[in-house]
Amino acid sequence: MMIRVAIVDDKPNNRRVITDKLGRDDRFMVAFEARDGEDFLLRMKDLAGTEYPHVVLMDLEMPHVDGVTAIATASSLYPSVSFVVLTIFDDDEKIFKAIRAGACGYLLKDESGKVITDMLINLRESGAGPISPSIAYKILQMVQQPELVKSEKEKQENIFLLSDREKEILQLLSEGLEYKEIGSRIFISPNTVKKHCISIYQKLHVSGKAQALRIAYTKGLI
Amino acid sequence: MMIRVAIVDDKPNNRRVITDKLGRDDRFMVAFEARDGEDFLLRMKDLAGTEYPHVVLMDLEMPHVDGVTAIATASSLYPSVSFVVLTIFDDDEKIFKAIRAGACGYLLKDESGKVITDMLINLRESGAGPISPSIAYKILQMVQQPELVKSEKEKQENIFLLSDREKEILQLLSEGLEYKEIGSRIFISPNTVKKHCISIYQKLHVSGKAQALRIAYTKGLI
DNA sequence: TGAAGGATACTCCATTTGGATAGTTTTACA
DNA sequence: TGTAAAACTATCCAAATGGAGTATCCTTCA
Repeated sequence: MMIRVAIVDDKPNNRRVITDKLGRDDRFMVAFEARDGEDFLLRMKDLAGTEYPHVVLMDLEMPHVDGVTAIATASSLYPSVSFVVLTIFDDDEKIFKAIRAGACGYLLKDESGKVITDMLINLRESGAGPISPSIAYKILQMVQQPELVKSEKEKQENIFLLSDREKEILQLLSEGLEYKEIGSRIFISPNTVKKHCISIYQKLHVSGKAQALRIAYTKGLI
Repeated sequence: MMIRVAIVDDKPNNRRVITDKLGRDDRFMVAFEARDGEDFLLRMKDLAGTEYPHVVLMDLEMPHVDGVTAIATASSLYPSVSFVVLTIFDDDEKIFKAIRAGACGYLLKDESGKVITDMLINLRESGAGPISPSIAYKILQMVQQPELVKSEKEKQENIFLLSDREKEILQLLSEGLEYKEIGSRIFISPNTVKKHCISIYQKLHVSGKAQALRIAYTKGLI
C-alpha cells in the first residue's frame, strides 16, 4: 500500500522539491499540499477518515498558523496521523516545542531524498519516527539536562582575585589529585602546590579542600 | 590525528568484533580494552591526561561494575572523554539511565561498521553524539512524556545506590565539615562518619573526598 | 629605585584522612 | 522468625593535609 504524504510549506518551491523527491519513489503519493498551518487544518477537515495522509511533512515558520501550532492541534484531532517536521531550523527551542506539540519526527531539509524516503518507510514499518542525526543529539541533551536552557551562568571567575596559577591548581584539585600528583602534572614541587592551596583557601576565606571546592562548583569557578 | 577509542565489553568476542571493525579504518586506534566497568575505571586511573581515549564504547550489562555506573563515574572524573553506549539493549530504562549518567551517544550493535565509524568521525568533527535511529525515536518520546522522565528523575540520584545515611553524610561532607563535626551534628561517632565516607567512596568508585564531591556536584547528588 | 605581589621551594608540626579489620545493634523483609 | 542489610562503634597505621614560618627569584608599577 502506498504511503499518503501531505506537505505543508509556505514556499511553493520547497513543496515542489519535496514532491519531486517523493515522486521518484512509487511507494509514496502526495495526498495534498498546504501553504500554511491554517490551510492544512482546513484541508484536513474536508477529508474522510480513510483519506487522511499517513504522514505530514511540516515546515515550522509559516504565516497565519505556524507548524508547531498546526501539529499541536492536528495531533490531537487526528491521532492516527504521524507528523514529521521538515525544516531548516535546528535551534533547541523549536525542536523542543515541536516535539512537545506532538511531532514524531524531525528532519532537516538538507537530508538527501533517499534518507528521507528510507526513514519514512521505516516509520511505516516500525513506528519509529525519522530524526536527523544532529537533531537526535540535541534531543538527547534535553533528556540529559532538563532544566539546561537557562544556560550562561555568568562565571564570576575573578571576584576572589585568584591568580592564574591558583585557578589552575584549583582546577586540578577539583579533579581529585593529591599535592604530589598536581606537582608532577605541572612540574613544580608538592610543597609549592600546598603553598598555593593555602593561598587559595585564604582568598576564598575557607579552611579546607571541601569548602573551597564547594565555592568553586557553586560559583562557577570550575 | 587518530581517534583513540577504548572498548569496554565483557565478551571477548564482542571486543574483537569491534576492534576489527575499527581496525580496517586507519583513522582509529584502539587505546585499550576493558572487560567491565571496574576494569575500565582502574585502567583510566593509570593513564596520563594526554593518553585518555577520545571515545569510550561501552557495553551496559557487565559484571562487577555495569556500564551506567562506569559512565556516571567516569564522565565526572574525565569530562573531556566522550562516552558512547554500544549494546544490544534498547529498552527505555537503560537508554534513559545511560543518558542521564552522561552518555553522549547510543549505538546498537547491529549497526554496520561503516555507520559506526562515520558517526564517530562526526562526533569528533561536530561534537554531535552518535545515536541509532530507533534509539533517537525513543529519546524523542521521553521528551514528549515529561511525567515519565520526571518520575524516573529521582532514580538519577540513586544510580550509585547510596543509603539515606550515606547521602546525608555526603551532603554534610560537601559543606566542608570534618569527621568530628559531622559526628556531633548528627550524634554519631567520628569513627562511624569515617566508615560511611569510605563506603561512599567505594560505591562511587573513587578514592578521596575531592573526587566524591566532584561526582556529587556534577551528577546532582547534592 | 624600591615596594608589592606572584611563583617557587623548603621545614616543622599537629591534625585529618583513607584504608583495613573486627565487631555489635538495629532495621527491614521474606 | 530468621536472615540480610544498614547503621553504628572501635582501633591501628601510614599517608595526606593545613597551618605557620622563612627565603629566593621575578615582574610590575608608582
